[in-house]
Amino acid sequence: MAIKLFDSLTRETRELQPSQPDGLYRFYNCGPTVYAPAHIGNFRTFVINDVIRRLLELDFGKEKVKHVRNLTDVDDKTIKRAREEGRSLAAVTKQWTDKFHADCAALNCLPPHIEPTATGHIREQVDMIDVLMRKGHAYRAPDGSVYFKVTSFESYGRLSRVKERELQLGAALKATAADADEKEDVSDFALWKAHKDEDGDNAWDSPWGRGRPGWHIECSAMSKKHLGETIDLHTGGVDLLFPHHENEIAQSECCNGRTFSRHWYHSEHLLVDGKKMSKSLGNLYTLDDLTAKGFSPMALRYALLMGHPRKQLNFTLDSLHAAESALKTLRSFRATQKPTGGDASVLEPVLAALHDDLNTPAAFGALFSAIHQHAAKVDQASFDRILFALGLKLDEAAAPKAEAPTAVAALAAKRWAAKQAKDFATADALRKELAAAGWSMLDRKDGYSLEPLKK
RNA sequence: GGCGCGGUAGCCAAGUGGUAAGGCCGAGGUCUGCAAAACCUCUAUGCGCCGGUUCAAUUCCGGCCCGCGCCUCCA
Repeated sequence: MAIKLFDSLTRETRELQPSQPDGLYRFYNCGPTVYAPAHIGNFRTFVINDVIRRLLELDFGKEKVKHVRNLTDVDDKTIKRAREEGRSLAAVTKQWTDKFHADCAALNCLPPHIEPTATGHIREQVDMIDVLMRKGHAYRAPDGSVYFKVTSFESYGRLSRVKERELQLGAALKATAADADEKEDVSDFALWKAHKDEDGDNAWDSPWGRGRPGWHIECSAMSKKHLGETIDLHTGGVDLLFPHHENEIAQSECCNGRTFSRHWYHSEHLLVDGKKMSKSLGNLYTLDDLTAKGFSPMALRYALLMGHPRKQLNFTLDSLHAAESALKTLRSFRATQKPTGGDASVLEPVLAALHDDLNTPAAFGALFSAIHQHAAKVDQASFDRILFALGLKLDEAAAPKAEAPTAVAALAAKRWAAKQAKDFATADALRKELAAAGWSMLDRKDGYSLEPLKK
């Protein structure tokens, strides 16, 4: 089955195919800036990309996919954070890289094959800027910064269809851009940023003086190093469309003289309470915020996949409740299925939906239809294949069971004794007492357990 | 101002020129003393509003209203 994905550049839904003789599929996914915990909006993008990775593995073979996702570990934000905390840049980025990895693991995202860092690829970036300088696509400003000359690349604006707009916005931009005075044109962007006092020790030598790389160049340099000059798929959130990806195309194609990426895919934003998340609105959640409320990471993953990846998804705590319940249904369904010997075709529509431009909500629809209408034909092996594609783990939720207070435990013991003695009137009365105390008693044949009452 | 996206049941959310997937919640039921769990059934004559095209529109076209995103660091 061919994987079809919308291509932001051609605005068509196109098939994914490896382009080179080695049959390797080259996949680059723009990663996070590691200066704080990633929020659930970031994770929507990473979870969606994880499903792409999984589909590629399923279709092309595990060894035929090379997935690269970078870590931006030097930029204004990381440097600022380090300065505020009086720590080294490396200490700050290490802390948040570790946290990012832990969160990704909790969300069952497959680790990329290579996770390059900007600071680990200064040489490659400098080399690339050097080529751009020599080819006349870049210039050194009086302060020692190097800028990419946007007018030197005629296709600039093709991805974001932004060309005309630039002129109109020129005046406004000029007034706000910090480096407006240094640039020849407001649309030009930094390849190399000359060292400033607030950068501290975070500077490297270059032919143009000490400084640090601009943000966009890292992806161009790192994808070239690890995947080659032309890659098969480049992805990220919509906000990266402009200027980040537009700039990457300009740099890479001017430097290498060939197509940078054959396919572009952008996932839409997660909204919280109908708005884009932001600290100022106070609607920004991290994974930890949600687990602290008792939700499982898997429920978040499920909730993030409930909407079509190319449509804004409005996240609410209610959607997390729905996700937990749906997961529970899938979990108990799987437990009752035979290991093998079913009819795998029953679940084909699920994979078909995923292959059709990553239609995750339709995939869930097909999944539930299948297990309700053809339950007897589904076996665990084919079911697990679907779970793999979606990246769902159905292990029992690891939420630690709350310990009942001794008074409650005593009531429960009393009720169990009454029940054993078939004194149901007393048993029922005690159940009510337990409920009043906020606890629910779950009977089994051979014993019982206590759970805090759900609100 | 420019570019783009969306408005489908209480909530979330697919989808199609021929009469609305699925999840959650809710209701009823089966099964267990009760409860819980599990399973089964039910839940939009309707798809923002107004026109148009058509034998037929939620689906195409036009207008309008509302919401959101990008254009500046941003997944």
